[in-house]
Amino acid sequence: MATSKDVARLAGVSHTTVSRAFRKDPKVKPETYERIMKISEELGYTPNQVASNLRSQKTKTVGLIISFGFNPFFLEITHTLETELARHGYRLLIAFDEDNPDRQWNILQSLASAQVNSIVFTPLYRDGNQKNRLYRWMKNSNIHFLQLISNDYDDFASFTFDDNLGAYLGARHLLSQGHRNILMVGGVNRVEGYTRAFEEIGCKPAFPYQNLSSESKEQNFRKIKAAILRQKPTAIFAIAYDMNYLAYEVLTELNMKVPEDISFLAFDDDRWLQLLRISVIGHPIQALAGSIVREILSYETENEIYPSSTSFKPFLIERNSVLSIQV
Amino acid sequence: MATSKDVARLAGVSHTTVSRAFRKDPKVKPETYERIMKISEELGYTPNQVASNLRSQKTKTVGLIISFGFNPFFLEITHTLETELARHGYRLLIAFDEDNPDRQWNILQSLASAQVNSIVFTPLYRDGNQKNRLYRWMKNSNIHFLQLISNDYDDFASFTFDDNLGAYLGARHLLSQGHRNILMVGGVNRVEGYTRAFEEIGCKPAFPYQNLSSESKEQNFRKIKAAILRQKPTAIFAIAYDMNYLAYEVLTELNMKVPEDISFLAFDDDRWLQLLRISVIGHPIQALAGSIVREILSYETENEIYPSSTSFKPFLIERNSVLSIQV
DNA sequence: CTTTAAAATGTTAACGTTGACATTTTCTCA
DNA sequence: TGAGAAAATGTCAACGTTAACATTTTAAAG
Repeated sequence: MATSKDVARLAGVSHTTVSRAFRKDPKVKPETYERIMKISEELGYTPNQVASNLRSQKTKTVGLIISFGFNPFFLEITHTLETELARHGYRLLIAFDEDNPDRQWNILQSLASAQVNSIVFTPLYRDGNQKNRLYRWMKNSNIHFLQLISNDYDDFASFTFDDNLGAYLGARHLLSQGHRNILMVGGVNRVEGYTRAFEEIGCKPAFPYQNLSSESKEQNFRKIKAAILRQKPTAIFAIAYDMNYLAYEVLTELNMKVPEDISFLAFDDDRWLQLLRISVIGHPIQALAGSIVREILSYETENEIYPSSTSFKPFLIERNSVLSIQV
Repeated sequence: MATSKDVARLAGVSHTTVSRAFRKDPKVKPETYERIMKISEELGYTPNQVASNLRSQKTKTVGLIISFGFNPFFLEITHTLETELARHGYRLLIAFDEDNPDRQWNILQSLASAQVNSIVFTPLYRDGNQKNRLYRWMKNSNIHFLQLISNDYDDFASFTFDDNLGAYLGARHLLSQGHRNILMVGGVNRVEGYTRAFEEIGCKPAFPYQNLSSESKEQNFRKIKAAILRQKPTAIFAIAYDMNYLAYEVLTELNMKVPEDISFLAFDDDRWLQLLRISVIGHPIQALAGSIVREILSYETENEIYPSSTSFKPFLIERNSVLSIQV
C-alpha cells in the first residue's frame, strides 16, 4: 500500500504537506494540492486512518449496540444514523448484544479498545448487578455514551419515545370510537398514559392490565388468548412492537378477523401494518436518529457532557383496523 | 487513558510483557500474567486497538455495504454476520450506499482508509461505467472483497441464493396445485427456472413475464394491476422481496382476498408472511452468513484468494395462501 | 531593491502497540 | 555444581500519520 511518503517523493514535497493536502489545510498552495491529488490518484493512495486515529487520538467512529435484534425499527434507526454520520465523515460499528451480559461486556471492551468516540446503546443490563458493573465501567471510561430508547442512566444523554403518550393516544383513540372493553398488551411502564385516557372520560380500564414483560413468548401467547376468551374485548391494543406479532398470532388462532370481529391498534409502524391497513401508533424515528447524530457531533466540538433526555412524541396513524361502535 | 506502559510500571515489567500478556502469549509466566491483569483491571486498561492495528497492519474489521436498505433480510444477515465475526474477535463496520454511485465511492474510500480486512457488498454499480471504475479500484486495492447476493465480478468470491431454483420451486408448486394462469412478478433473471417448471409438464407460461426491474414503484404497481385485470391469473408469484409488498398492495386495492380470490406465493420469508399464513420461497440466510464468515476468516490465515461462488438453495414453505384448483 | 510580514513548506517527535532480536532468569541433568 | 537449553523478559525500532515548531519562499510595502 502506498503511503504519504510515496506520494510526497513523487510530488517533490514532504509527507507533511501531503497530509495537509488531504486534510484540506488552506495553507497548501492550490497547485501543490492538485499535484498531490493527481499523484495520489495514480498511486491509489488513501490516507491511513488507523495511523491518523492513533496520532490524533480521534477515531471518528461511533459504536451502536443493539439488544433486541429482529425489529425493523432498528434497521431504520441504523440506516438513518449511518447516513447522517457518514455525511460528517464518521463511521458506524455495529454490534448485537443478544441480551447476554457477557456479550455486552465484551462488546463494550471491544468498542473501547477500538477507541470509538461515542457509543449508542439500547437497554443493556438485565439485572441490578450487571447494571452497576456496566455503569461503573462506563463512568470510568472517557467514552461518550448515548441511550437509545432507554434512560436507565442519569449520567448519559437519552433519546426515547414518550411511550406513555403513545399509550394515551392509543387508548384515547379507541375510547373515542366507543370501545370500553379494551385489552392492552405490552410493557408495564406504559399504564399511566393508558389509564389517563380512561380517567379523562371519567371511567376506568375495564379489566386489569396484562403484564407480559418478563415471560416467554409461549406464556404470553396463552395469557393473551385466555384474556380475550375471558373478557371478550372489542379492541386489542398492542403497546410494543413484538406485541403486534403476538396479538395478531392469537387473533389468527382464534380465527378472529380485524376489524370485523375485533378492533386492533398496533405499535410502531412497518410496511406490512401499512399494507394490512392496521391503525398504529407511529414514531418519528428519523427525527430521533437525527437528534442523536447532532448530539454526537456537538460532543466532538464541545467535549463536555451535559446529559439531557430527549423524548419524541408518538402519533396516531388511523387506518382501517379500528371499528367505531356505539357506546 | 492508561497505556501498556502505565500497567508495566506498576507491575514491574516492560510494556512488551504487558502486550504479550494481553495477547495470551504462552511465554508469559502465569503469575506475571495474573499480576498484569489485576493491575489492568484496577487501571481500567484496555489495549489500544488502533495502535495495535497500525503496528500489526491488521484491523480485524470487516466492512458491510448494503444497497437496498429496508429489507428485513439484511437485518438478519447483518445480525448473523456480526455475531459470528464477534466470536472470532472481529468487528463490523456497516454502511448504506443508497444506490448512489458517489456514496458507493465514498464508502469504499472510507472503508479502505479504515484499513478493513474484508468488504462484503451487495450489488454496487448501476451502470457499466461505474462497474468498471469500481472494479479497477477494487482490483488495485489489496482488500478482500466478497459479493453478497450478487456475482457481478468474477474475481471476487460470491455468495448467492439460487434464484432460478427458487423460481422453479415456486412455479412447480403452483403448477402442482393446478394453477396454469400464473402471474410472476419480479426480476428478469429468474425466468429460466420458472419456464423450466412449465416445460417439465409440457406446457408454456400462460402469458409473458412482467419485467419490473428498472421502473418506479408506481409504474410497477400499475403494471401488475393491469396484468391481473387483463389476464385474470389464478395465482400470483412474487419473485423478489419487494414484490411481496407490491403484489399484496395491488391485491388489497383490487379487494382480492388470499387465497379465496387468488393464490399468492411470496419470496423471502418474514414474520408477517408467517402470521398471514402466506406460502413462500424461503432462504437459508444463516447458512449463507456462516459461509461468508468462514471465507473471511480463512483469508486471514491463507492470505490467498481463489474466488469461489457459493450458491445456496431456496426451499418451499407451504402455508395457506395457495389454493388447489382442478385442472 | 531591501525589509518585513504572510504564505507555504519542512523537520522532528510522538501516538501505543508489536516484531525481531538480545538478554536475563530458571530449570534440567550429568 | 555448573554447563546448556528452555523459559521469561527486555530493548529497540517501526507502523503512517499529525501537532508543534522551524524554516524557506513569496508577496507587499516602503
